[in-house]
Amino acid sequence: MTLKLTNTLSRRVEPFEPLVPGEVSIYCCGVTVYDLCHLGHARSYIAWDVLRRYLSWSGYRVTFVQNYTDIDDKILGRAAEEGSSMEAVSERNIEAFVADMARLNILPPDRMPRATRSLDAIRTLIEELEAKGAAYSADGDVYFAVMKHAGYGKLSGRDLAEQQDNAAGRVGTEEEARKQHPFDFALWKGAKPGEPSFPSPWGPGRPGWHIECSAMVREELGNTIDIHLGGADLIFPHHENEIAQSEAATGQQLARYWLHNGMVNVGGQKMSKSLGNFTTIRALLDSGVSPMTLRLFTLQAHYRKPLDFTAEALEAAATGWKGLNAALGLASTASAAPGATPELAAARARFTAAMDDDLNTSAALAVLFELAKPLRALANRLERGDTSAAAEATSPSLAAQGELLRELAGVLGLEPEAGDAAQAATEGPSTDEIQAQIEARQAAKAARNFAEADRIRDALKAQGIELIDRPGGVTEWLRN
RNA sequence: GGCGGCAUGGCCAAGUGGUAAGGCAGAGGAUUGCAAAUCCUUUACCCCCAGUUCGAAUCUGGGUGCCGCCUCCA
Repeated sequence: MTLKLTNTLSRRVEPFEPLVPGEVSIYCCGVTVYDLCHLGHARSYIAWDVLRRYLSWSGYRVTFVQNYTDIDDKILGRAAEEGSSMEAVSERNIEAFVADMARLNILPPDRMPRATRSLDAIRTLIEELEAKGAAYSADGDVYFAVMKHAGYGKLSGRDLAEQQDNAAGRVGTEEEARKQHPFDFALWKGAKPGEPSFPSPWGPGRPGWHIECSAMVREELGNTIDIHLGGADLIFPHHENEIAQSEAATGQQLARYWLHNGMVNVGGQKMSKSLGNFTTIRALLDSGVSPMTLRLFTLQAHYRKPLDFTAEALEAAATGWKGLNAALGLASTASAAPGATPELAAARARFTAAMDDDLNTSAALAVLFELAKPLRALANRLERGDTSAAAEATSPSLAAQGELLRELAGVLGLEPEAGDAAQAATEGPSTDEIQAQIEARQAAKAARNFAEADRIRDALKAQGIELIDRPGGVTEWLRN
């Protein structure tokens, strides 16, 4: 069985075949760096990270390019607001982006081009479009003429003739008046007084949003790439325009497969910066939600479907991850085991079949949970000091199961976490104080003064210390 | 108005013709002084109507509800 992916271009699930056997070129639309990233970005980049990991695991050599849009109106607006510069805003947010992605265990792209560093490629592309009659300039701006490009609308299923009437309501601004067709879009924007600008044959200005991606794709990966990624909200106009520009210039297909992820919703509405209903990645992680919990949360749904973000769903993911993590923790200590049993081979096959089916991570996770179940149970028995469990843990078949679990979890980017006990240990009561309290509680219990024993337990809990009574009168504790 | 998508148990979510994966929550049991934690067991006929079929959550037609895009957006 081979990988099948939903191609937005055909609106169908198609078998994936790269242009060059064994190699895959991928371009992923990155972020406009005017602010911190939120959970919508996390969902998107986690999904594509899994695609990338799965392709690599399947034996492909993957080249993954993702851009930074580091010049646009919002960055300029932010810079003006805080009295800094475009560069300062961009640099700060790029740094934050890199850190956030790393925390989520998202592999860094092979190359991360920036619009401001790709100006030669951008200007060249615009000149080519002008030479071919696909672009026209007006008052220092340069626009792409959608009417000149047969096939405009093929990605988003729009028909120019029908759409013109609907767009008519928006005509009226100064810019609209300069356009030959309402759907024409800026390739180059002339600079207004005081704005940062770059020189060009059309006067000082800056590139439009869409052209940078077309230019960077070509510069980094060539005229035709295998896979182009992005959020569903980019289908129109961004990706539609990218196709128009690139294909008008090169005469070749821009991308063979277009993949789009569904939005993250809050209360049934799309999470977005403009609506203000967003939670940033770092705010969520800093609030104590583990990166792997967030990963598990997003991977439990199919990447194309909308994902509703709720506290309850996140909590369910956290509990689910706790169990998976326990199993992975045990698996990492198990010794290597040769050979796979028929059961393990079947589990591997089910995982692969799920992933081949348009990255069905939800079904793939079911395989992980099933593999994890006996390991988790054993891990917990070991933790209790069950001596017979120690012998079982060394069984070759269980070790092999653990190894498979770790391997498959790794394909989803799920890796065991040690927890942040060490970090938390600097807060709250000291180990000695806790130990003294536990002894006081033991004494109370021995005297059958359960009210006092419970009071001590509750008091410690209020300080973030949880007591765990083990068989044999042993009491352990955990910091929360 | 145009284009696209979705509707499965208390919640999240797989499943695209043969009698419903998985996670969370809940229930019962083990354990406990009682709890917590842990372990074991356990819980659905799939939005509505009409068709096709030996057989449909899965196909067709109609309806209802919800979401995204059409302006910056992952």
